[in-house]
Amino acid sequence: MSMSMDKAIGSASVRLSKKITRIINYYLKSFNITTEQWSVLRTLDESGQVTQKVLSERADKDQATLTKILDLLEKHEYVYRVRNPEDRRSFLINITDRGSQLVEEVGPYLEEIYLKIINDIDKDQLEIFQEVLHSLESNINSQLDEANK
Amino acid sequence: MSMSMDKAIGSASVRLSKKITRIINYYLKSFNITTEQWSVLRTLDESGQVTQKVLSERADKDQATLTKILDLLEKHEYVYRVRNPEDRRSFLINITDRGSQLVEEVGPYLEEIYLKIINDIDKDQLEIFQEVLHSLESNINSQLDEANK
DNA sequence: TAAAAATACTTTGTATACAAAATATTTTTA
DNA sequence: TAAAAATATTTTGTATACAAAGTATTTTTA
Repeated sequence: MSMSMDKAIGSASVRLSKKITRIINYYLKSFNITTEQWSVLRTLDESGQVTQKVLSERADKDQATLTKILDLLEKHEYVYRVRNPEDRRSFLINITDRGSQLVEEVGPYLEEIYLKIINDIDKDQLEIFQEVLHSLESNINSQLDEANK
Repeated sequence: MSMSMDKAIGSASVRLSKKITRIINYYLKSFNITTEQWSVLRTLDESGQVTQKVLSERADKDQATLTKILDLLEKHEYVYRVRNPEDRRSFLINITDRGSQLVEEVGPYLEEIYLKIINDIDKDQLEIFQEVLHSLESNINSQLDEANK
């Protein structure tokens, strides 16, 4: 009884991802921030001042999407944009104190939630899970590169 | 050098899922159908005539989202709705011949793509990947159930 | 059995993903 | 160096996710 790879790998991965997003959004609701906003903010915090272009690569967001997410983060005063003096087409994105504080608060909070989620899973299997995750991603990256000529 | 579970598991899973969706959408473009429409159509094909409620559970779509996806599938004449004679609030969803034909065409096509994606990955590791995928999903399901009281 | 609660579906509003077009600016090329 | 190409960002349009409210119908309850 061999299941299609579409269902076994594709659909199952997408379904897990949605559930992760759903549960994390649930826990982040009290912080008035979404999973994707969090992922951008955390990436910015690790990166320091960067252009939108660079941030979009590091946070794996396309530029149009990042524009909207930054608009929201800026509205809530977690980040601010500054014109790049070296290239007037671009902005340098900065995290505010308020933003850094949020990262410090939310980071450990999320770790606790993840620990509960992976609690009963064998460490070695989890290692392998991560390896396969990366192999799949890099295989798809190759195909995506090829698709875009 | 231990990375946060947020990044190692959460972000990585979500990132993989987006890339899967991106590459499959790319290949499905010539069929004028999206990944999510495909997933609903395939589920319907496996299920036979079912209500929207049941289909939404099987395809892991909430009802509002499914409404829009069925609108599109219906517009392209892959499915049609029939009033449920036993409960006038609900619809029975049916696949058309055109829809079945598409499933027969796209199914094997996607399998080829997935085979290329998983090609170089060790079978045993892929097994473990799937197991962990399911464990994570079921752990999150428990938490989601609890979250909704 | 009439009122209240629950259910199936749709609608509305906000957030995200992403392709394609638009704008402003910088870099390359003829 | 003027024109063309490339780049960074925003805008527009479509699809999806999901919460919350709305509608029609069915089930439960007092």
